[in-house]
Amino acid sequence: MTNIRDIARLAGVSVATVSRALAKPGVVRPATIEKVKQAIAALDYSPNLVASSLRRQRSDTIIVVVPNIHNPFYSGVVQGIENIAHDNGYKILLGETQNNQERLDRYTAMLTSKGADGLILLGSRLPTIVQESLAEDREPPIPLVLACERFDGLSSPSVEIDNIAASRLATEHLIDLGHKRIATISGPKDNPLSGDRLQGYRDALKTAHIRFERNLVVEGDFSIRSGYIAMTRLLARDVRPTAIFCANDEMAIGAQKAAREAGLKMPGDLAIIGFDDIRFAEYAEPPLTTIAQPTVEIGEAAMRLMISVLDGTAAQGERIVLPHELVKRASAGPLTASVPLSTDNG
Amino acid sequence: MTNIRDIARLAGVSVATVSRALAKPGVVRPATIEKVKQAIAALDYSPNLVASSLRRQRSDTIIVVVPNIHNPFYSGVVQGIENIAHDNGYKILLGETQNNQERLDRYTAMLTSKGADGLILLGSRLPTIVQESLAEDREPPIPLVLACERFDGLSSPSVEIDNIAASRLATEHLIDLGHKRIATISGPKDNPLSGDRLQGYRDALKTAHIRFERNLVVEGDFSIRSGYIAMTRLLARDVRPTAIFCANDEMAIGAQKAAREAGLKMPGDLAIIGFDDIRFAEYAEPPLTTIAQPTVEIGEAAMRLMISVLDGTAAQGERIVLPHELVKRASAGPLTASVPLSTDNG
DNA sequence: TTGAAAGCGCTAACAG
DNA sequence: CTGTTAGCGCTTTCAA
Repeated sequence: MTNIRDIARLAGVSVATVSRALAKPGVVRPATIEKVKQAIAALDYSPNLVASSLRRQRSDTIIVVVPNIHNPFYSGVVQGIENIAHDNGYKILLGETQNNQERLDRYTAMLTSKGADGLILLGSRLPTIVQESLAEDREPPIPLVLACERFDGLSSPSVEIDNIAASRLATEHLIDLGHKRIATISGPKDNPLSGDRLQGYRDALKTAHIRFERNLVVEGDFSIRSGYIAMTRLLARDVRPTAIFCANDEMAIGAQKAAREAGLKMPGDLAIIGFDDIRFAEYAEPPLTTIAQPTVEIGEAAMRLMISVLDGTAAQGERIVLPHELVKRASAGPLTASVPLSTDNG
Repeated sequence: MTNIRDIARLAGVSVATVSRALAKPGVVRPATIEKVKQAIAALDYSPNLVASSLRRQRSDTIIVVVPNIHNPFYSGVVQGIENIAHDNGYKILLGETQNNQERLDRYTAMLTSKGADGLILLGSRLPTIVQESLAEDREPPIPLVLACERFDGLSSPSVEIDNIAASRLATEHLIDLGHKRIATISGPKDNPLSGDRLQGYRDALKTAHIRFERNLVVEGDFSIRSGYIAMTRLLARDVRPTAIFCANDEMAIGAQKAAREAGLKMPGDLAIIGFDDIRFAEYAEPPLTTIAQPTVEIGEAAMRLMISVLDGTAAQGERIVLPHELVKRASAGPLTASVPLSTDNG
């Protein structure tokens, strides 16, 4: 390992000067910098960032935790985070939790052990350490930013869309198309996001004076498979729904498969609408109408927020809400049923 | 920041004892460990891993680099890597390159700067620093394991499937179903993996005495969209193919959409086969026949390989080949065309 | 503009 | 089984 002393010796300067030449070139004589550069090139030196972190007590590294790296929705958000991080000299490291608390805590531990300066959470549980601080009514002990997620009672800075309004918009779209019997495949009910999306659905029904029916709500877990299963159950109802609002695109894609297998034509017999606008949505059969979130912008805003948290310039509980958009494709259309609605009396 | 000295003081022992109590409990008297534990709990101490890394000259951290975190195929591999890493006291950190050399090099830099001990590359370019060492015929300067990828001339340990054999199997399946006019949507031609998959396709044709036709090969970039575009081009041929082997599932899903839009029935008019068995494959319309790779096992093997590299026990250029499997679903069936093959003369 | 030196928090000899 | 002590490689006063 060639280190800063080797460079200093070869360049004929002190280690302090080498350090300065690298970190604050403005304060070192150009000729000296040149000597240092040559020594670095000659010895193929690269600074030990671990030592630097220890000394400076910061790593310029941010941990980003996502539940599933394969969820197409998170890609854009991570992209946005990286954009801003890179422009500001931060490195970003990704952790995947699989909705597993232990894994989440393992990544969070990198903060308490100083391997990282901050944590950006994308839709996931809260780290145990944050939950505890919450229970004791203290501020989270680590710099934390929430993206696309919210936790009741936690006032960390966050960036998100208005999930209630977006779900209301989606459901209203179905109502506008003439549907009255509208079901929803929701997310897990312990998830605040799911709660918001269900709320938007209920709000839209209420405004349209359509009665909310408990048995038109089927809970999924955001996976394709759970959408398929939920749809199968909905189709077994005495009177099946004519439209479905799914709390994410993956469940919608699973639901579409179940509908196809049941011989239903979409959108004629059944309108389906998703949420997220993942890349597969456009290629679904039929192409999926959905709510698009500005993923890259969400990521960019989250990282900017993190920087201001680290600077100490973030406002307490700052909350950024970005706009959503209804993307109309073929999966949701007016009701023109070719198949009877009722299972038993045809 | 409470540190190891604070603990030592409160527990009434030396810092060395605290360190040992944490790292090698077997060598410390139980009663002493108990005192240390209490002090740690009382002061809410967590060890500074940066200091530990600096002192030990290892971080017990492995960087895993993937081209796109949203590619569903990588999820299982990362999962497998994490399984083994965790069992062996390693942390894993994910980097996404977007096929961008600069980003790849940025993650690789964490190795030269000692932030990580090793690098597992999932299908991507090679870091510049590795390319250089290759050009100068030296060993890569960093512990490196390749998963699901290969680079001509590089003898780093790797784990993969036999892509040539798997592609041959896929193509033979189409031939067995009676197809003679078989096209392929390949990956980018500068990608060795694409080359292997194209080779397997050609091998199968050759064995079956079917002439290879250049214009039945269309190059994609592994994205859904490129599959859609490639299929559109294939359907514009004077005589369209009756079967397509796609070098990955995403392109196959794009191709399916183009086929549906052209009014082709699958599998009657057109058989399609993919590669990877991503989670969406089963939900495609029609469900996609494809080659499944043992993703989790690939990841596990890769991490085991990394551990042996770090131990110095890995054999030079060790290469693990895991079995693949043909998953038959509805998208590939015998030819029973309802639509004329030829565009111009019906 | 540069150098000397202290020390970030931890671990691993070494000695007892 | 435990304590003393010397650094790991770097940055940052402080002084010149």
